[in-house]
Amino acid sequence: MPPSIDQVARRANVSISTVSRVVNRRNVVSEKTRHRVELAIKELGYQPNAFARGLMLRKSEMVGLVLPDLHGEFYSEIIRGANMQARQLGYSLVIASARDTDDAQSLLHGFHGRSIMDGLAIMVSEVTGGIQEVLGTFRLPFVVLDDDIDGADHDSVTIDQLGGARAMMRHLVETCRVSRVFFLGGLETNVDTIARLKAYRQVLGEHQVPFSASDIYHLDYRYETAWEFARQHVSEWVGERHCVFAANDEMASGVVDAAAAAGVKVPEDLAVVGFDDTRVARMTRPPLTTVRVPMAQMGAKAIELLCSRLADPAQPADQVSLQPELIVRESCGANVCGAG
Amino acid sequence: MPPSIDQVARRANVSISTVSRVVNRRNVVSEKTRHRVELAIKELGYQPNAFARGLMLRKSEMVGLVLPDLHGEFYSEIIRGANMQARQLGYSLVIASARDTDDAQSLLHGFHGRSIMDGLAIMVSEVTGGIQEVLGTFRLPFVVLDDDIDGADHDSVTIDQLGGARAMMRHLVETCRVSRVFFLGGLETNVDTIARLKAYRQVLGEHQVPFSASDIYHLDYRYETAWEFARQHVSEWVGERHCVFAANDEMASGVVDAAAAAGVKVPEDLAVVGFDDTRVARMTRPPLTTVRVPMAQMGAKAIELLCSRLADPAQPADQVSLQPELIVRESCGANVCGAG
DNA sequence: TTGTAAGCGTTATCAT
DNA sequence: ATGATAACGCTTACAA
Repeated sequence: MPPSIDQVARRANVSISTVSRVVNRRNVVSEKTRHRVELAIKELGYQPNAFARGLMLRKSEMVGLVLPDLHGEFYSEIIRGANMQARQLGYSLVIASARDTDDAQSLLHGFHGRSIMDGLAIMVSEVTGGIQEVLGTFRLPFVVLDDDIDGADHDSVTIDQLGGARAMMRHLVETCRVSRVFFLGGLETNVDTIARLKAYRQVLGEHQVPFSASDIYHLDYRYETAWEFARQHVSEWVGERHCVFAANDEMASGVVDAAAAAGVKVPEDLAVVGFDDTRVARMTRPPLTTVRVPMAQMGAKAIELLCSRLADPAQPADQVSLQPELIVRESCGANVCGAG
Repeated sequence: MPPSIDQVARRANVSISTVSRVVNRRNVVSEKTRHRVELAIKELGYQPNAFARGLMLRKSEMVGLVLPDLHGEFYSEIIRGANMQARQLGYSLVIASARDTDDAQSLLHGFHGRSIMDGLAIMVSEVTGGIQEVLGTFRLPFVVLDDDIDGADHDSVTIDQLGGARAMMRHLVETCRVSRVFFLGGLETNVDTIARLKAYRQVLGEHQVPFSASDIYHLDYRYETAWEFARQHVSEWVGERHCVFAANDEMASGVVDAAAAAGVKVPEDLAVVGFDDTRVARMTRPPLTTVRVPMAQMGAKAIELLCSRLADPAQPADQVSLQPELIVRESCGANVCGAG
């Protein structure tokens, strides 16, 4: 049984209020008694009971991060950013993620119920509807990540997917002066793929670069799938200033490796670009030109917003959009084409 | 202000003890009053205050996971496994990781101090000494991950690094019948590199395969470094039944890519194998033969041990060793050599 | 079966 | 500057 405040008080010959004052550095305590109390604290190894403290203060200095999944670099980077920011602000981070068996709703509900957290950062992107209602019943302050809910009046942090994809497409068209671009997306229902494809259509349209429905493919974001697919199609793709725009780095890497295996040189015979700037982008030869999605920053920003709301619950909802960054490496041939 | 137990009591015309009994399903409550209480609970949306509860029960149903870093697949997989197991057992997971500025000691100390957690799972592998003392002062139950502290009597879960590396080396020698193996390690001080190098020496010695100090290199576990290094040395490495044993998949992948760039065929001209079985092992062409380190399982096992100790604090310390698994793919040439 | 009341370890308000 | 004492919301003997 750890020592409690009144054991400290007894040992230092003071009242518990004085001990509390010393611990919390509130009010004034005379130099002499403070020393006595601090000595007693050290001798006993006293640490305030967090439950009792929370009961009085109604806060735990803990925030929760709810994610749909924990697989892969994307989520791990969000966690990393969130953790850093939380620590910086004096909070601890509690992770929650659905298991195979249970849906996001019950996860959220359960997590919210225990409610020892001061607030929640919730990622809803992959989640099937019904979230709005659950969020409506929330008593805890929360911020939403990667939100695509319009008109909601809660804090949120999103990433400008369209802007990032447009930056890439414009680089391809304006700097690399590509004559034809093949789009390699994830599933057609994926929100990110939709945004990236939209940019593809927009920018090619704006620059009168012709493309047809048969230039657009939908795979599943996986390296292996892209590799196999590229093995079969890479010979059709080869051409003067031709380029493959893959919707993520894994697929882009698969295409590059398949091209190499087929004797197709990247970027000379075929340019290839990716998206996300995950670790694999730098582990592909040639290194991938891609778009850096600030994942860690998104996690950090979410926690920052949340904690700032905890500090001032009345402030108006803050919707932050994070800007991706075009990363030009070698796979697009920008250096080779010499146009930039 | 959320409703408290006595608001429920008032509304249901019972005492607070009865409400408590209904909530905790302890003792017996008559069917009639139970219904009344449950109705009141639903109407008010009552949820027991976790702090008050913890104050009485002295537990929060939360466990902490302390990691030296959050970068990369290794830690993210540990978190994933730990999270899954924690949820399974009805616990929430709190993450803690040092930031650049602070050392593991202060991290542990701070994290332990807040002590709203019921117990801690602590990874100490990368940590500079002094941990033993800190651990000695712990009041919370804890389990240590990837422990190399001998004779300690706390719960721990480790990975049989030596066994895994020996399995790989034996595969190379016995199945692939290599005539020479180059070792590409991380820093000389890294505990994993040390274990893997030990296996290298042991197995080659046991099978009278000659090797010299100049066959052993120490890099830094990074793809880029290995790629650049291999670019300079790959021509020296080529040879009948020669093989590069890299201490992790990233470096192995770098070697493979550099070999390809130099026109050296893997595995025909030079076999290459890795370690860890991270995502990159399957994203290298040819896919890497490697050793799967059960990272998620380690996280899960740690939480399992911890919770089992929480349930029965008196049980003897449990030291679990997890077995890595040899994964034979194509980069070792086992299929080509036809010896297995 | 249900109610009363005594803690649990804090912080906060008020006297002194 | 310090000390009583009343919350905070809950669980749990013990009593009825």
